[in-house]
Amino acid sequence: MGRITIKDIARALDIHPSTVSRALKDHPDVGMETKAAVKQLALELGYSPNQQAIHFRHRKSGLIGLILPSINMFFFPSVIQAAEEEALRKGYKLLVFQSGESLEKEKQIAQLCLDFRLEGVLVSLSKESQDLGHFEELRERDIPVVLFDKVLQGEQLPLVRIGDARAARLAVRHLFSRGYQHLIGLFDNVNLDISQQRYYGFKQAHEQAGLQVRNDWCFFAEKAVDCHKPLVQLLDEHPEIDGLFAMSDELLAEAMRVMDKTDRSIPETFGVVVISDGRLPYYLQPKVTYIHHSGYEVGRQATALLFTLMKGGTPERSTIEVPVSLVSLESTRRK
Amino acid sequence: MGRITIKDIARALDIHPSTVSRALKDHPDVGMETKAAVKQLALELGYSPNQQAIHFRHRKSGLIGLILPSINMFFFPSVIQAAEEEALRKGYKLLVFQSGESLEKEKQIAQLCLDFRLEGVLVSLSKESQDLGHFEELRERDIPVVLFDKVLQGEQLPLVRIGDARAARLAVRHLFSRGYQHLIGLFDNVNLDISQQRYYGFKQAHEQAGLQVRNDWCFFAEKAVDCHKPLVQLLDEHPEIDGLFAMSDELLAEAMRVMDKTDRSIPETFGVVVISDGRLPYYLQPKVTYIHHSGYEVGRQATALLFTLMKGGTPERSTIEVPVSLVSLESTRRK
DNA sequence: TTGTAGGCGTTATCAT
DNA sequence: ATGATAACGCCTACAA
Repeated sequence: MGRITIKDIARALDIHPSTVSRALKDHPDVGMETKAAVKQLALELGYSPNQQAIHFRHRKSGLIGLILPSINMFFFPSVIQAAEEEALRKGYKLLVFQSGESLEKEKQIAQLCLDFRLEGVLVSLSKESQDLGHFEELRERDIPVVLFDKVLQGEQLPLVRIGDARAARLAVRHLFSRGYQHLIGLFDNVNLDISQQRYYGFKQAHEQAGLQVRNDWCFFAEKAVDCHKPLVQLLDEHPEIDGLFAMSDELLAEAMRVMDKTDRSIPETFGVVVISDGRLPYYLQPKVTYIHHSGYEVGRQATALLFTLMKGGTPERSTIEVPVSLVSLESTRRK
Repeated sequence: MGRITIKDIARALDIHPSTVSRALKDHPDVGMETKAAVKQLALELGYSPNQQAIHFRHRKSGLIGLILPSINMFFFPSVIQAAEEEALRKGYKLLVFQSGESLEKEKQIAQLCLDFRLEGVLVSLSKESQDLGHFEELRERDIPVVLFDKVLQGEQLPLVRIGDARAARLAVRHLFSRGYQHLIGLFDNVNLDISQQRYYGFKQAHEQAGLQVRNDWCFFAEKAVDCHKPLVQLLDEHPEIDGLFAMSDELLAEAMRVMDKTDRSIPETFGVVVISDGRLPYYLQPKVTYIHHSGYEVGRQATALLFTLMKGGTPERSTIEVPVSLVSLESTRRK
């Protein structure tokens, strides 16, 4: 047997479905007795409205989408957590997608979002995505899109991010202030705007301190593991190197693996700072000083902004910068 | 302007919507020219079928649900990853929910799954869930439910898990084999079946080795941090303790924080083994020997089983045990 | 106060 | 080969 519908109740009570519909939602002009009867029967039969039908009728879906490049263990889990909580609070459900860092797949997913009438979409871009046409199309169909974290600068889409350059500046300045001066910089894929921004901050901090960035000490890694060998070599060839900045937890993990095998010792002769969600730094030995970049907060704000847009309370263009803070731990605590 | 529909195409071509529908899906008895005309216009107008309507018509939704107690950083991210991949491969979309370890919320979510006509649901239970009535109801409505990881034994629902007792036995035997004999056991919430199973394995291994489990050295922690103080005290009061088994990454992280501050040294005078997804053990110092418990594999198999059930290829009752393996690292490598 | 009709977009089943 | 009709479950003018 299928589920109980409004029609079933109507039939049983020998009244019209529309009356049942109205009774169920306390429509003002509906008889007390009918209302009571309907409600009671609904309860007895365990009626619950078919949301699919309701949404179809209203040309809504009650769904929002979250498109991620892929699910790592450090940052995106908190984003999912925050987005799901916010969504449910507003009576929405969250669909999670992975583009697998592929533009093609990202486009397919965008199309899916259209076909399923998602009411809003949160996106952290794949590294292949330099053009946002597929998301512009969503916006044209009145489906708001909010970019976060992996974003593209200067596009027409609202976005939520940290002050990436600022975060990197903070990190590097902290290293300088503790006397580490010859720094390696580890960055994610070179196409990503956040890589560029953080590199820019890295550079700025150098200039402001009257120091030169050594570009040959900077890596833009496709995958974290790719920086392993270059790091080993670099540390070997340049004894003067005494510090490292990593723009993400993944890169830090890799770097620390390398550091384990060198004779440099942290923090005595080598300083380390990372931009992190704030978990990994505590697991490592020594605990690593980090710029806190909360995935939860980014996710929360991005989702909140999305709902604002969905309600038509349109700033239609806007950028939110989630604040960051320095947490100084052992990796830069030198005497 | 809304989206292009079949009707728009029909009107433009002055034919009937049903013909358009047929033409679009290459129905055999549709004129060559009409078919061509329809397809071309569809392309020009950028028509794409409204999935919501299609699913409504078919009383399907194209959605499966994944209900988690809450999203941590170690295990569930890989589960989400696997489930999303499998779902998309089969043309389904994945909804992610968090019960927040609350039975009440879990019930609400189960109801949501009904109301939205989800076609299948994967569940890792909250610690409050001792009764599965709310999921039985789903099954009665022909919505398959597969439990994984945090499951309840002996219920009528299909489930995917590792051999929990076996995993714990492996871990403890390994400790014994390296000469660590006086072990602490760290377990998650006492209500969870996996806690019980892993405790059981912990105990079995002791018995098989002719040793006594010290129940006062076993903790069932509500939250990982809760075992901090007891651990400190225990290590302090009982110098003979020379090893520790943690049933999860979270517990291990906490334990290692404590170990940092003691004078025991790993692996020389103290051995550690954990059941883990295989990431954290490499970040810690020294690297921790673990029983590999792959979230990705559990998620993949659970989703695959779900789809089998959804297709009606019903074993309707079944249990899958995902194999585990021992990865021996530094924390048990004593001379 | 309640019933009637029409439609959200699509398709299965008739009939033509 | 195509058109007409009805239905999925619900809602909302409008009519009575």
